[in-house]
Amino acid sequence: MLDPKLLRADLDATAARLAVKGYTLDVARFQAMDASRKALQADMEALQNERKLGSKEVGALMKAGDTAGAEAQKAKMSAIGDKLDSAKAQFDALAEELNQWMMEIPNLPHPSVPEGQDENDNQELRVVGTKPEFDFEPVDHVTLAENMGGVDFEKAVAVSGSRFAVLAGQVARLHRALAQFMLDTHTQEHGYQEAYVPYLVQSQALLGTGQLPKFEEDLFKTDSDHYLIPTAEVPLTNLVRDSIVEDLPQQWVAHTPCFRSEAGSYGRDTRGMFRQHQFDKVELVWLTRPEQSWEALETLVSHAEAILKKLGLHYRVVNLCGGDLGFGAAKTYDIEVWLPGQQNFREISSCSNTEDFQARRMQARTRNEQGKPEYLHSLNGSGLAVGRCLIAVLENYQLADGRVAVPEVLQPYMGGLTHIG
RNA sequence: GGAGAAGUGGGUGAGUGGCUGAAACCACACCCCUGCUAAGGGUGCAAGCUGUAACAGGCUUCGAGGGUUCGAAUCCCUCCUUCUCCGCCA
Repeated sequence: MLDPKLLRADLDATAARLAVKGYTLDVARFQAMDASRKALQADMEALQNERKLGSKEVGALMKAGDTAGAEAQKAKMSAIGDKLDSAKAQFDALAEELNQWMMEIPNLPHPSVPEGQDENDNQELRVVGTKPEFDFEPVDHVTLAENMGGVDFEKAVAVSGSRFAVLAGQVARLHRALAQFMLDTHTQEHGYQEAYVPYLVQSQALLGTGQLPKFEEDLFKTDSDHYLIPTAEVPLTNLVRDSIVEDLPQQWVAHTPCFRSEAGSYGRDTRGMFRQHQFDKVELVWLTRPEQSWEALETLVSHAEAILKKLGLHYRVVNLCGGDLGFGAAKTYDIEVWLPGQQNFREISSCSNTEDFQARRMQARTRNEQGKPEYLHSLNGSGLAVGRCLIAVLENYQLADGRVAVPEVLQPYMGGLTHIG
């Protein structure tokens, strides 16, 4: 959520910044709502004050033995009470309307975010490594994994429908090895605290991180009013909701499945396991003091990159343009890995600083140097998407005979195996 | 799932209808005293909204939501959570 003060103090400038993100702020509507909010609040508070003082008067009159006076005063206060009830009802209704409207306004982009409409306008920052050379025609992960009996899409369809996969044998093991390797690297080399978190969360957690109220259609919901997490960012970031945290920064890592209904993306990436309703991800979350978050974003990206470097995968880092930025992000770096099966760079990690956008929704605060509470900053990034990383390893390490070499760093997690298939 | 107890400020914890936004203690900050250390004394210290040049002032908030009342942390109802005991269970 944006700082309401920003809207009151600098409405036009704020609208201009939101426009970079492709969001049109309804300036007139805000001004109208805020003006009546102010008037209603003043009315209501005046009545509350009148009642408070008048009610004390009742007590004083009774103590003085003036029963008749007290009764008369009671009657007067009763009338004030009725007026107050209606003033309060009006105020509450408007405050709720304003709040709902505010909850659907995206975060402001950082000044370093390039302008642009979509992913074509993203800014490539660096390309790391080189494309693997093959002296044969490389195939995609579907062909590779199916040929070694490591994936079965038909069985998955039979069990769960489209956009699910069943992994088997050494491919399933490689998938597990990747997650373990990532978790170990982040906890042992990058200073993260490992967490095991709930996969089912309540709506308020999703409101906190910004998936709700706007993006309900992307989520799976249970009939017990829980939602399946679309990312571990939700439970991890909400670890500090409704609290004042003084020991910052905190770095959390968790390996979880993620569930996305991907409404609106039918027809995209239908082949293979690139886009699934369920996938595993190792998620990194930072909670920082406000002045630390931009440096933390650079560090966070470097941690995600470290995994790709250790795996020897070719990738690039892009700075998302305004139009491609997510709802809560002030700035996002996507990491895209090279997939020989698609002859393309594809997203494998997304690292964002939300500044105080999520913190304000969660009421997550720290204390500044004067000891005053202020919203902390939250960041999140994939370190990495495990399923997509599996695809990358299979396709980049494929051999002419259909087998796949196991990257050296993964071999300890594979019982020393150097090849699968 | 059954029975009982409890939810108050950063923490512990008083408070059963107006004098309580809330005692006391701890933590924290500043000051004083004390030649280290330890200890002692004083002051301040919830948040949000509103308001002010800045103070002041006003309103809200004692798990959540309803209700009773002129007035609710305090009484009533519903819900949630935590703890203890029992049952069940990976």
